[in-house]
Amino acid sequence: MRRMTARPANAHQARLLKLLRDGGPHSRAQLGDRVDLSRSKLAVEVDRLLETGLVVADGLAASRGGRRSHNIRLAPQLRFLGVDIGATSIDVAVTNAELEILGHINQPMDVRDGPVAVFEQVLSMAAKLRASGLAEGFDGAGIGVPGPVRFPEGVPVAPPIMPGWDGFPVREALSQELGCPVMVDNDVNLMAMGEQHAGVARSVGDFLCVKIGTGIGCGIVAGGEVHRGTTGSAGDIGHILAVPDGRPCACGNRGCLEAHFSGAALARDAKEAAQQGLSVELASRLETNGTLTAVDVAAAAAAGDATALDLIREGGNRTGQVIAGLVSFFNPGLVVIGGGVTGLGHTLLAAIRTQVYRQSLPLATGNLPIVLGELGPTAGVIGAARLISDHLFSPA
Amino acid sequence: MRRMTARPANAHQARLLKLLRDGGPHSRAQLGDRVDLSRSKLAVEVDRLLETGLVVADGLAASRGGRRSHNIRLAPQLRFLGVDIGATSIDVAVTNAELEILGHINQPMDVRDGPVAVFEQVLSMAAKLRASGLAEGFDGAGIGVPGPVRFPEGVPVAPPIMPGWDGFPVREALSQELGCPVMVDNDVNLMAMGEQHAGVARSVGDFLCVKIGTGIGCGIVAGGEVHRGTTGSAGDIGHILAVPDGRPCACGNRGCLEAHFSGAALARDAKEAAQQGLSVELASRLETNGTLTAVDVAAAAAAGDATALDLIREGGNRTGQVIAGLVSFFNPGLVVIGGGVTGLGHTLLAAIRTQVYRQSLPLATGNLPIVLGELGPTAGVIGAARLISDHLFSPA
DNA sequence: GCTTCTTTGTCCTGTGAGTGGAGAAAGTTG
DNA sequence: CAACTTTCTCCACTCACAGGACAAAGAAGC
Repeated sequence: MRRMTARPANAHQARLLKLLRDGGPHSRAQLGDRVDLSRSKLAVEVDRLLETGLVVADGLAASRGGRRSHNIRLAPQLRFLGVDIGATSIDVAVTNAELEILGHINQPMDVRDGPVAVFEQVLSMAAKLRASGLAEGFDGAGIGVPGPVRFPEGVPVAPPIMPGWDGFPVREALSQELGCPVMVDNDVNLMAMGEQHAGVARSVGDFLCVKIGTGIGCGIVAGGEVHRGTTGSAGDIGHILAVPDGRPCACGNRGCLEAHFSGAALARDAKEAAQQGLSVELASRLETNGTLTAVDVAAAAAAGDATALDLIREGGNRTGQVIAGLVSFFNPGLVVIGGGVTGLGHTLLAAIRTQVYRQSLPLATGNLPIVLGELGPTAGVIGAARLISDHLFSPA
Repeated sequence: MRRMTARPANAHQARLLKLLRDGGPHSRAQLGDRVDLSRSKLAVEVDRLLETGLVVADGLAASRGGRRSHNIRLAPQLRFLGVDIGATSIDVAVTNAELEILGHINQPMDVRDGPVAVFEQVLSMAAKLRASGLAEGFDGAGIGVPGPVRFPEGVPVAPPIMPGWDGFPVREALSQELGCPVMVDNDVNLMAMGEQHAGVARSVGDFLCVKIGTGIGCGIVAGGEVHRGTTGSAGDIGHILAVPDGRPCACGNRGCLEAHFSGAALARDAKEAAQQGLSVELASRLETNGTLTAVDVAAAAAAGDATALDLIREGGNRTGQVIAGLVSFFNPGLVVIGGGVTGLGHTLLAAIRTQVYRQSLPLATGNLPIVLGELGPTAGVIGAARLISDHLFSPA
């Protein structure tokens, strides 16, 4: 089957496509209410989009007291692939053109196995989704990697936690394999875009999206646009100093936030506590599983374990202190907390809130919601689909 | 004399005006090389601008081997007023439409005297400049105040160091008095715009501009645009935690950056050191002047006084630590240090650089210049003129 | 001084974008 | 079945803009 070949010919068409993507099917009249074009001009552009096959008119909507309108919608056979490569697992999902997830699979994997192995995995997951009948092919793919990316070229640069990926032409390679356009970004930026598109950050212009997983990072959205920085490393807050002369960090410094709180740090601290006999709960879990992860700490905390709660509270305080500084600096309208450790739930959130509200100025925090992400593990893949659709739904 | 009444009628005209502002006089042919319009269309728009009086054609340029070209330039009688209200002094300047400073005066003044007294002062300074023959009137004015501003309305909000200004309609009041359009912004943002227009930050898309004066703040430019945040308080880095359980700050917390380093903190620390007999140099200055300021510390440091140098180094380290975090977060392409304490010069800069280069990741600092501002006290007033000219040179 | 070439600026016409109104199509309501 | 609504189409007119022809003005060579 032939995939999407056309691109919008002008800004009007791009606007219409994004409207249909974000708001679902519209009649011509409804579109006219939202785009500030005359009905005649609108009809021309819609007709041209229909000709290209990017949108279709299917069926008539119910009458609202007059002639029934045609439903204009994005071509239903369009398929985007969203890929979210984490430090320890891979998420792959298929969406339609409205970025609704049609199928989603997750598999554990270590990025440090290198790009070749990871690519093989991603391709086999994509093939699985295709084989299940959800897609005959992909019109575009977005992919997130856990490190800085030179965005225009789609190439990871100097990624600390994924050696072997430096300079690997992710965009080009994946595009070749899948036979469709590909865009690459940092996983944290994609999570932010996901929450912006379909989560808690809808209609917020300036917000921060803090992702606490194996590491810790922050997606920055300013004026509705992701801020990536000069070298693509913006939002890399894991190595901000959190504790003067604190724990040694993999980066060579001491006291980095990531060394004190992150999925990895939490697991390490929990293990230490268990071995020191501070927590029966954690010790028994260590006994059974042979190791501990953030999930164990969350379970222990849920069971009322004081040590686990302390660890979470302490980590939340550290994180909150750093976020407080970022809030003073950036003055966002919303802070979203997401990533693997969101399972720690309210305890974590409360600690973060306390620090931020206490340390930042009232003007910046007065009306500042600090909330958990709404989309969980789907934020990344939705963001990835959004990334490529933003690209494809822009004039060539 | 009648002032500027017209505004550009469309985006093309706006583009042309900004080109003439930033690049000086051009011939029609030169303009054509820079705006991607046909010569015919360009001629039409230039003619319209000539009709409005916003630009004039005066004289012929030297021939470059063919017909001589007409010089097209912004109307020479246009005048902008740039006002920079600091915590302890006021700068007022007149510029032409190319934002060149024609006259500049500075007077000491305490913002805490309140808006009415400060306004009187500003108006008398403006009158003085007008009386000196530099301007017959003003076509627009930009004004910076040392606190957060609700930008669209031009009203200060909850300004910590300028009680009495909260909610004062600066824009409206000044516009009434001067009889011209006025735009209001935070003084730090204007400094950033000044350095962007005519200083070290030309042609840098993402940069930070740290202003260390009585307080400490940071102008944020992302994608060429000033980031003001949700409530206009972005860049308020003075109250980021720099020293856990450190010195008490006026904001009620402890250990804020501003409590440890700023013009005021430096003066306080110098006085303490002098009184404790740690520095003969500082003590003698305290004796003669009755008080100490950052200028005294700078002089003592220049004279080789170890205590003064230590104070500067220590403050630079604190500031550098905070900036290091911001660099990791924002990944700017340039950091500019400005404000009153730039007199502390290389000692301060060296300390800041050391901390940033040591603590931020190589990818973010690899090619990151950290430099002193180029414009000194004129950055603010140039930025103010730029602010209003950006407004007036945009389609109405 | 004359020709040729270069550069600058103007004029004119064709094309396509876009608006707004008239009216057809297809409903609902009484 | 008439009256009213809503949706969509068609058409004529306006304006933005490009591109080529050409005029104006000067430089360089003979």
